[in-house]
Amino acid sequence: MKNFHKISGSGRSAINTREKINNKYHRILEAAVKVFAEQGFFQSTVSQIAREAGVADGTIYLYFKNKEDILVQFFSYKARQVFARFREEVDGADTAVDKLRNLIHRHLQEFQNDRNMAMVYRAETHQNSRLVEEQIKEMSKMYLDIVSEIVEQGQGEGVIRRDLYLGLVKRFILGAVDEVINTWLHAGSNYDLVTMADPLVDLFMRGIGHNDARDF
Amino acid sequence: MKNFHKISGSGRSAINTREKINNKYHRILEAAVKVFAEQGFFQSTVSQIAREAGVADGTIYLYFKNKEDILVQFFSYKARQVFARFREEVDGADTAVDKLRNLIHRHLQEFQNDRNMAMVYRAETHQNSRLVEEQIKEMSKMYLDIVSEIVEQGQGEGVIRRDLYLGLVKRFILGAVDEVINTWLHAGSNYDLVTMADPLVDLFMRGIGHNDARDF
Amino acid sequence: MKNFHKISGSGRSAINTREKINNKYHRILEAAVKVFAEQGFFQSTVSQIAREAGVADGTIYLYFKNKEDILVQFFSYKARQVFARFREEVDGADTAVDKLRNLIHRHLQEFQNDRNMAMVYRAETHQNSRLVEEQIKEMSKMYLDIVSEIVEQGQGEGVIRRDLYLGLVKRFILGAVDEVINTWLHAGSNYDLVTMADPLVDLFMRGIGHNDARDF
Amino acid sequence: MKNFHKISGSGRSAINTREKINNKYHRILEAAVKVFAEQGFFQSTVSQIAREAGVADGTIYLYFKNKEDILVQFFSYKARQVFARFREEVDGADTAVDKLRNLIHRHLQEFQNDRNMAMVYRAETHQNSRLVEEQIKEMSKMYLDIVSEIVEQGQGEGVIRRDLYLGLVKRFILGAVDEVINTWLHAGSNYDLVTMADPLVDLFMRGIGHNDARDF
DNA sequence: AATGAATGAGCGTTCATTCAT
DNA sequence: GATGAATGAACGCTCATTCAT
Repeated sequence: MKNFHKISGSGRSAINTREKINNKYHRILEAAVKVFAEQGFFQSTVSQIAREAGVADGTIYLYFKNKEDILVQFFSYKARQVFARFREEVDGADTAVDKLRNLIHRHLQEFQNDRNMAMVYRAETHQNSRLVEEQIKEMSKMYLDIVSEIVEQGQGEGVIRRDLYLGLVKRFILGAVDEVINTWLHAGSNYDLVTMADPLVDLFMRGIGHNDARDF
Repeated sequence: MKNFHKISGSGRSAINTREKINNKYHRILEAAVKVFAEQGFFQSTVSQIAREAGVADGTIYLYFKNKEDILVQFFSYKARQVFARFREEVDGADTAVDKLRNLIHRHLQEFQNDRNMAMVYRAETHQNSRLVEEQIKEMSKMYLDIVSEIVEQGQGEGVIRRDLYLGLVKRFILGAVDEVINTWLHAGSNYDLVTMADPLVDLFMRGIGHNDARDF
Repeated sequence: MKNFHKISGSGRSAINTREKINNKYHRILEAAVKVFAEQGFFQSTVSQIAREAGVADGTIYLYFKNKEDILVQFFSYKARQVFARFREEVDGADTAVDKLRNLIHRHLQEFQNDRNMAMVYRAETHQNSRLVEEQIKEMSKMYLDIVSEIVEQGQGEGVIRRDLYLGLVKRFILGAVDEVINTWLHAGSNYDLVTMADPLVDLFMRGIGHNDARDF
Repeated sequence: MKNFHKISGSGRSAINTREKINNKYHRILEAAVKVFAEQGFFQSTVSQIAREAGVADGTIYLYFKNKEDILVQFFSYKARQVFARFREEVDGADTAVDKLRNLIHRHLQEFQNDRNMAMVYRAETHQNSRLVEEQIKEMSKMYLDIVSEIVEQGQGEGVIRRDLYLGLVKRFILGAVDEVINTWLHAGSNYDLVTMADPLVDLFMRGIGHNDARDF
């Protein structure tokens, strides 16, 4: 398998070649993600992907081992990239609350920017028989670890309660964000998802209860 | 398609017949849900379901119009039943907080009791091309409406903040619960899910922030 | 995999069922052998076999695991049967020469009776990458062992030379017979193959040299 | 199709060009025969041949019309060459028996020297649907004619019986030699094939029967 | 001449569905 | 009602061949 993402050579023709290859590789990947987003992995056919990408069926197999490999590549390359950016975003803030806000903001932003990715990601993470078990576990862990760090930092800063079960808090946050995205996807993605970031952080921090009535 | 749940006749033999039929109907339904839970809808074959149910392949088609119809029946009968119980549970409490606690408790309880249902429900609600669009919308609405009612009651009682975007709060709660279940499913379901109910309600009400530091 | 050759049941309907199954199994097998004989294994398509057998493509897979399995079944059932008969034939004679004559006679007879089998057998035993390595080895050994026995008996009887390399003699005989069949197959099978038996035995026993000039 | 074996031009560069071309032509041919020998014609891919020859897939089509043409060229060039040498060998002896001995010796020698050729030859001559019908017929005839000549000469010399069916004798000899080669190929070619020549000739001339007991 | 990416026809195989028994 | 053998449409994938570079 060729690594299409290495930067190799510097002459004009080398660049052209690499770009052309990248183009086709990415064209197929994007086409596949679009088709998967619309119909789900199992109901998508290789022919549909080829048609969407504007290539012949056989061409798919020059870039991908098989149909499943497209999904694998998507997760190990595209989606992973997105998740990597989350960390940058978090590192660009100082306080725990700012970090959390940045994380969620960026999360919503990225998923809004690439709706197809969002749909495929959502479907695949909730599949019963996961085709990309490993990658998803990894990405999920990456996300949850970031949240853990933030929470722990916040506890050090004194802005986050210490009487929390961290394992639950992580899911509490990820789940809420995912569901907000899920709703947006199902609503037809016709509103600005990112505006949900601040209200969400507010809910995470303060909950829905009244200040004065803290004895549930 | 016959409706096997109408009560028809009243003589002994009629009852026997109906029960035998129901037996087979339910056996197939349970078998299907088990198979779907293990492999996902598209990777499950009708033969596998038949084998699991102990009937011939053709028998499936006496009770279900086609493979997809099994899923439809599952949602319109089995899962719907579960969701109907949520309301009872909520109605059995007085205060908003008790209602919320009951709801979540029951939610976790039901999904813990029927892991296969939980898996199929989860997968289907996150599928890109939903085979059971309508039912899921309906059930989702049912759930979200209950939460809305609770929140509004809580606001009336003065225990829940009034400065909330209700649409977001509903997703915030549903999403967190779903993710907790999701985690449980993936962890192999080897711990008691229901114990998560109280900590979850606590998080919903108070958030993760410190009382004293309410200025994020 | 069902064993279609067990004798099971004795009621009329049981026999009918078994026969019908046998019919279809054998119809496919015969059709396949015919198609393989005409075009070779790799150039034959499953669709052609199905058409020749008068069944749907999918029906093939009710009786055979895959295309290759048809060949395997052919060898492990049909061809093996033929070779088993060789032994009976040999056992039905007393002297070594009679045994050899019977063997070759029967060999030519069987292959003449089933030209398709003859062609598939010939092609498969000379394939570079054998799909049925084991069976062929077994059948070949069976044949060569019979020849060995005959030769050894003949040596005991004093009618066969003792200064022979047995390993070579076996091939010498098998090869000559095979080539005679090969010629017959290529000539269009338009003459009586069996008449070659006696002249062949004569050649095996006396060679082509003159009695008087035994000093080559 | 160009004939690469014509001598064209006489300048230095023309020779170089021709040799380079010949080089590549032969490299591909040898590579193909090797691959065919290992996997059989239909299971070999053009890509495998190209890789084995160290050229690009497309290059094959500069020297051969298509995949089948490689086989045709192999027979019309390579194998034919071998068979042509048989005649020389036979012409180099005087008596019929010497001629036969030389023929068989050379036959075994050539096939031992080029095992790949031996395998492809064997497979192709026993294929049901012959891709190289004509060439094989021709080569086979060439061989059988030589044998015929030898036998007839031997009859003239009085060392070979006159009461023989020549058509059968030719197959008798060719078949035995082929089978000896066949055995050697399957045994892994780990012994000296040529040592079989003399024992074979002995068997052809004297048969396996006892001198004294010539009344079978 | 040489390359190898691209093509698309063609094949083996699966499986939802039907229907004769 | 119950069966399961039979069907054939549909799909993933391969690979001989072409052609722009």
